[in-house]
Amino acid sequence: MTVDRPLRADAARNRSSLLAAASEEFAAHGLDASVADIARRAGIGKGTVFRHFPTKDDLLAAVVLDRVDDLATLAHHLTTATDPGAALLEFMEAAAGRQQQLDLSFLREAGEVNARLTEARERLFTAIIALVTRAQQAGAVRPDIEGMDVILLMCAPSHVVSFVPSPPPDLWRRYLSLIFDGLRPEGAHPLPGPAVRDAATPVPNSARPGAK
Amino acid sequence: MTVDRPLRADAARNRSSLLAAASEEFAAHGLDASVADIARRAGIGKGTVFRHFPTKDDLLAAVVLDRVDDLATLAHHLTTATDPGAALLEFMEAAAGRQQQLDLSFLREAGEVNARLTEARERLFTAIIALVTRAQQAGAVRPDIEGMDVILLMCAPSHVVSFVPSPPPDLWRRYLSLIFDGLRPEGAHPLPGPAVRDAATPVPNSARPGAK
DNA sequence: GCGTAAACGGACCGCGCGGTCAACTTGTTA
DNA sequence: TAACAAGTTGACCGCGCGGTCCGTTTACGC
Repeated sequence: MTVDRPLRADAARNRSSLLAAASEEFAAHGLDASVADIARRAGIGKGTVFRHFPTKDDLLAAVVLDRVDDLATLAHHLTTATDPGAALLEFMEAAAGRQQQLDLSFLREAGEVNARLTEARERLFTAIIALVTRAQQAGAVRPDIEGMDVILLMCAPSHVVSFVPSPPPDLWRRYLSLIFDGLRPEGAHPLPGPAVRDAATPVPNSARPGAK
Repeated sequence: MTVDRPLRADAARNRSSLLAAASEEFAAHGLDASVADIARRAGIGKGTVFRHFPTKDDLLAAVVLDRVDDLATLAHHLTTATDPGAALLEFMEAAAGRQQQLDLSFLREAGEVNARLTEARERLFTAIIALVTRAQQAGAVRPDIEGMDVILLMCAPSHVVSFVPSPPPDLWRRYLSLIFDGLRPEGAHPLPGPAVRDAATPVPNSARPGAK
């Protein structure tokens, strides 16, 4: 393991503007944002990008790590909220809202390149499962769902909204409300089939359908 | 307008196997399935592909047209079903199930290249709106949603499922049930903000965020 | 059968991508 | 301030893509 000496001042500056640019560019153009565009937006040369991150995937992983870490922290805090139902809703709102269009596909794509990322993902997932369990115990959420269902559903609102031309910035809230109503116990109808067993480990690159 | 003389026998055969291959390849690899792969799967040369469809987008549009047309016909038939609530659910099942992973993004991508496609889309959308209205009048669906909501939500199940490694082939039914429960009147909570006004016209290519 | 237009196919083109490299600049430190 | 390691950069590489082109093959009307 390499000891990480402190970065030179300009390098640190470049690195952070690179991460910001990458975040925006990925959000705007999805996974096929080009490294050249990211570099241009960051105001640095393309070679510099690859000095900081050996691979485009590593850059993506760093961006995703920020988001996942942030969400995991929030989720963890919310596990001690007084109203478990409201806490789960608040978490889902945060997930849908802030990672607008930086959805699970990025987590899947970033894959296993980064050990810190998989650790953050695990923290996020266990916190979500705790949120769901507490919400169920409080009777705010139907008993026949599991944490993984919420994990899978939480980015559906922003995905759904991505189909409409110039969506009002809050449109995702509409679909989150609709989906959350489906999670409530009141109108629940029996679900067909079992829940998904273990989606905690994202697909390894080699086994994905569209693997390169 | 060119008069369409009948195709030569081999050409017709090639065209249909090309369409089949394209459908499978798009389903497997998404929008960036390569024309070369499609040609190989169809057992024809790459040049032949471009003889039948001047552009990759035109090929995509032809594939999407098939699906949309099929769905539109089904939706139209279901508008006369005896149980409007069950009819809407059946339609959403068909949409989620058969166009597994050939979702609205394809419709968006195929854009306006094909007049027949936009006509089929319009037929589909109006039929869906009718299904929703009938289901609401029957009290099977909450009154504060609109046809466009269903249009946007109907492909969410298969998208959500696409995140899990080797999903059981019926897993999408679980999420469709969940979402449909959210559409029922029983547990409905007020929705924030208005519905989306006019998403009937997909984004023109020039205005899309990830436009090429 | 035969002539011909229609259909075919694969070599080929230009492009933009992710990634490399060696010459150059700059922050740091003694 | 001098010297050097750390950092930067843009030209460059190989690749695979969508799309073209033209010599060849093939189905079909007579």
